[in-house]
Amino acid sequence: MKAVRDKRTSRWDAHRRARRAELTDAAIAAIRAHGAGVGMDEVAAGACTSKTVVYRHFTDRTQLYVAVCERVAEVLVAQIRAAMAGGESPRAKTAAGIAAYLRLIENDPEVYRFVVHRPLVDSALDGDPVADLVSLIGDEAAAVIAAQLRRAGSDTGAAVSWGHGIVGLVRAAADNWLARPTGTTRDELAAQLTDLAWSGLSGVVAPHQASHKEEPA
Amino acid sequence: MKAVRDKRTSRWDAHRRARRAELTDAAIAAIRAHGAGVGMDEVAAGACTSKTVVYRHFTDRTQLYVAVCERVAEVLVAQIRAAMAGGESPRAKTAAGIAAYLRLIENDPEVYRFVVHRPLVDSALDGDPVADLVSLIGDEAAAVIAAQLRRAGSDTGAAVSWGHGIVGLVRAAADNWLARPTGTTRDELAAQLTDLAWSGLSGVVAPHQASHKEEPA
DNA sequence: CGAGAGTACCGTGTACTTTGAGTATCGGCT
DNA sequence: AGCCGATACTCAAAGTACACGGTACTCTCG
Repeated sequence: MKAVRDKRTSRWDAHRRARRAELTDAAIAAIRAHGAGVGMDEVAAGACTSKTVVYRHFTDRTQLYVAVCERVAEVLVAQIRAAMAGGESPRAKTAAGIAAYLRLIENDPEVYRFVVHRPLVDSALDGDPVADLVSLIGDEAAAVIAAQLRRAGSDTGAAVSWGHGIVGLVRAAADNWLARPTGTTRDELAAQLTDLAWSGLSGVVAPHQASHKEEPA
Repeated sequence: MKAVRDKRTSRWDAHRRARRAELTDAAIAAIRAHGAGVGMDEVAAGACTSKTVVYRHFTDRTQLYVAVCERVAEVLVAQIRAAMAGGESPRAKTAAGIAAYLRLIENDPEVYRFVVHRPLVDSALDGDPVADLVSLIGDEAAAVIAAQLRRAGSDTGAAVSWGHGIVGLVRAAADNWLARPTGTTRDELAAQLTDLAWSGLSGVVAPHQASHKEEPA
């Protein structure tokens, strides 16, 4: 039903893409300025325009949210990749990735809060159920893990669970760290999380063979 | 400034507690009925009363949210405890706990969505920055881990990070599993997560000594 | 002491204010 | 023709004001 694609229409395509990107960046700036709870009006104002324009390029607040997530994921993934490239061992790479994640959320906490706050779409199926930041990063991690598994000749069935799991691990600990500072430094936290991510809980209980326990939660 | 505590006042204390609990349960029922995006009016209607009443007992939607989280955490923790009590080895206990978590969110997905959706309070410090479900469970896990560490004579410094990390691990994988079903069964997912939580990533890469890699994410 | 007047709350509903998302409509540019 | 943009709206949902009515406690005066 949109088969025509008149040149009068297609001529704007480039502009549209540019404007969309521009608005996305403006949104991020607005989030930095007004906190994660920005209103559409503030976003528009930040882009020196008015809400109408925003709604011409994004149908929803949700769609804008997705765009912001994609943008942030882009830079975050890039930074994590770069950090991991420096690591010697796989473990060091993991540690570097975790540290990079923590660094970003520490530097840009409001954007992080925004991006982590999934809009709660009314569960009616929408084709793709909203891509939030964590899902995107999780997919990324899953891909890396799947590659590793393939290289090792193992089954890749668990890759997505593991990818999302690892990302969730870091995220949850980081959220708690941000929300309730305990004096732990970023580097300490990164080290703790690397230990856990790399060795799992077995390292916690195993050392002394774990005599049986009765009333643990 | 509230030193008096006239009996005319204190007489209502019990009632208040009861009513609050009642409203919390009504809220949960309303969530089941109308989805995670319930309005206050609907909650009130579900309790066969009107919004005013709800606001007499909860200052905010946020406060109601917290109450619901606490209630849910209560039953979730109980179930996880029960499940873990059945496990033989520590690893089996972990597996049982994970399975219990998955079971609950599968049975009550709307409540789960509600409870996982932190309200985004304006970052102004409020004393305790909103206790969401995941934080509560994370604290619980942290306590268990700390106990284990103490038993093993190790340093407990990492306990909170690890507790929240493990919970986040399960949560993230579960969220993804709920949002984008891949055909994985609950038991399979539980097994995968247990592997990861127990052994960490080392199990993924280590087997073949992981020859160096260059372009992983 | 004890009965009535007064007080300190709670319960409930209706109708309001406010805030923020999303829309309608008009004028203007290329 | 077809899109861009702004002003000025609608609409929904959170939260508030107010008014009425009730019950247990307390105070005071006989």
